[in-house]
Amino acid sequence: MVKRATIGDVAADAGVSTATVSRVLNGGAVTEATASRVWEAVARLEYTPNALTKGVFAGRSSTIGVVIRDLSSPFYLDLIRGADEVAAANDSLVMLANTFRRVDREVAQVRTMDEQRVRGLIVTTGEATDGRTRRMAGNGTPCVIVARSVRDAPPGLHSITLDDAEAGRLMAAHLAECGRSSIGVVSSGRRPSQIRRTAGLRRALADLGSPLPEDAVTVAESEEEVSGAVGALLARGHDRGAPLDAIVCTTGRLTVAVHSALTTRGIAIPGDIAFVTMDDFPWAAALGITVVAQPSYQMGLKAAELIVDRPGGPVALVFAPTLVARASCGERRTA
Amino acid sequence: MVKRATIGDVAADAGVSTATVSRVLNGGAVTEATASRVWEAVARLEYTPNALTKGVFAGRSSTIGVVIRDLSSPFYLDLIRGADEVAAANDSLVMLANTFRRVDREVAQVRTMDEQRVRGLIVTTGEATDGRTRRMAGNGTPCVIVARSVRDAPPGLHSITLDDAEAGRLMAAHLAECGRSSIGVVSSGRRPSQIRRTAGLRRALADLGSPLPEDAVTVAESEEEVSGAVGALLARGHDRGAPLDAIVCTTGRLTVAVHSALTTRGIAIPGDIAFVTMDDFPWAAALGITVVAQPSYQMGLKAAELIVDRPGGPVALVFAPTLVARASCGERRTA
DNA sequence: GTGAAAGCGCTAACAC
DNA sequence: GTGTTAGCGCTTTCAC
Repeated sequence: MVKRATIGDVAADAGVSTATVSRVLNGGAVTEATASRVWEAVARLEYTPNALTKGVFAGRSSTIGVVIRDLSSPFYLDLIRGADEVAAANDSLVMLANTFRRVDREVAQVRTMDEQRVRGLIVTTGEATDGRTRRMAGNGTPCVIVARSVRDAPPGLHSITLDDAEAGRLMAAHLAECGRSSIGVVSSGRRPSQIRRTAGLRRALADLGSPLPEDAVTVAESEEEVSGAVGALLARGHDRGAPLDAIVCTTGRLTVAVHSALTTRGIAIPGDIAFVTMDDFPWAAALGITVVAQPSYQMGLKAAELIVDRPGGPVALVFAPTLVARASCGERRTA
Repeated sequence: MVKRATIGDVAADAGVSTATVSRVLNGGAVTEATASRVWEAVARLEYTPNALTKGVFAGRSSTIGVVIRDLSSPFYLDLIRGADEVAAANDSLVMLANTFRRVDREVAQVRTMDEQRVRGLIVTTGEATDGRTRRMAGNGTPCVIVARSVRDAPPGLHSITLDDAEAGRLMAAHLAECGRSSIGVVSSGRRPSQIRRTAGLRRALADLGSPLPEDAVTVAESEEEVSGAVGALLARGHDRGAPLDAIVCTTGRLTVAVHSALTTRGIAIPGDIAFVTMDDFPWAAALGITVVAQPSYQMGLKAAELIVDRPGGPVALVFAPTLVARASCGERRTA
């Protein structure tokens, strides 16, 4: 195994001190002649500086940490791409961890990020890591919480959320325009964002004059539970004497599952039932599925910028969702 | 900004030396009494060890680097998930970079990974980084090249590839079974894996008695070029007096584009034309699209294991593709 | 403009 | 079992 050249080796090869090599590498005051001797030595020895050591000295690494709840969601993929874009523009990298929706891994991974002394951390996870991120912010490591708002945020602890209530309202308004009034909702659980989307939908529907029955919202934690949940929704609508004419899914993660729960039952979209879900995805256009999209790429970009720019106080950014109307809710009837 | 506690602070607080603290933290021989005093100090001071410093001492970090050509491909996502799984099992993390298919970024990112002294590197990129990965392997940083085979690999430089020719053969055989004989191919370019898939397809087709005309293969570098490419294919088949009855796409990246190029022309799948593509994806089942799948998760797992296990020589792993038959090529006619 | 030397936070010999 | 000491590879005063 070939030992790597150190700055000392370069210095020796160029006949200068390590301090001078460091100056050449990081842009200090040096003669052209010395500089070129150093660069030659760098090339000759194939010297690659050790970012770890730099990080020790600086007190932190240059890497941006990202902890993702569920890499399979298209929302998160775009978020990462946004963050990666900013990282690359700053000669930096993204350090990624996927929690697979498990709280124990979430906690361990945020700790590991802290141990790695990341320059800043983007987390899409829940409350379990709240204490740690607060402390990190206090230690000078900016943290950006995505999809969860933060109460009493200290300086350096930022949040980026979607206007979830508005997302619900957008869905309600579109369904009303398309003449749908008996709606069933598939939600993925008790996360605040899910609650807020459902609440926004409920409120808008009530304002529109067709309030949502209590039992018209069902929870499916995993893809496996979706088919049962959809079945229950359908049955309840039937029992109530108001057969469902629309299904709303409040999480992009379950879109495939809800869609196939419908189609495998032979239900036509939008003929029998309208369908609207969260988060745009590559196949949505081909399938004609109407969605409420989050600007996920922009959110990742902004999150990383908060880390790079280090604004003084806590920043709470709320992004607006947009409705992408396609065919899955039928024709709009109003102008 | 609250200064972080160092190992020295912990030592002072517990009334021991830094060496003892280090032993407690990393499992050396210490009295129970001392150990608990140290742990109390750790908790009281909220001490989080600095992985950067550890890495300096060890000569390398514990992080696994992954450089991805194109994060939007489902293949790569699963690959990352596999690598992440192994990393997590080793108290480690994945450091990710996305090249956006740009060679300059590719080179810069591999260098940055080297600077970060990653424990090992998984790269899905092309030849441009070949020199660097060879050197890294020589320096004791195992590198795993995914989707590109490596000539004369030195120890520590591994490769993981798909049996691309077999992927092509699988497609040819399936289309033959479904009675399709006039085939057009959309490929994404000159990458070796693309070449090998097309060659495998061509050979199998010839063996089957329906050789592929030279001009039945077209290249689309980007999604934008796909529609034109498909149009050309269709026209050539027509001119040749053998209208296409099947389209093969040799890259998962262009699946959406090829599919929509077909459907927007009003072409029915499989009624008018059969369609088979690479890489399984969440919507494939719902859309009934037949694919040749790569075991991408397994490939990511194996890649990371090569890094963690550090086998002596160079290892070259070839994975077998599998055909996932759905509706898009019509019914099989043979038994 | 350049070098000597101290030190970032930690680990690993080596004594005791 | 525990402390002392010497580094890991680099940056940064402070002299010259």
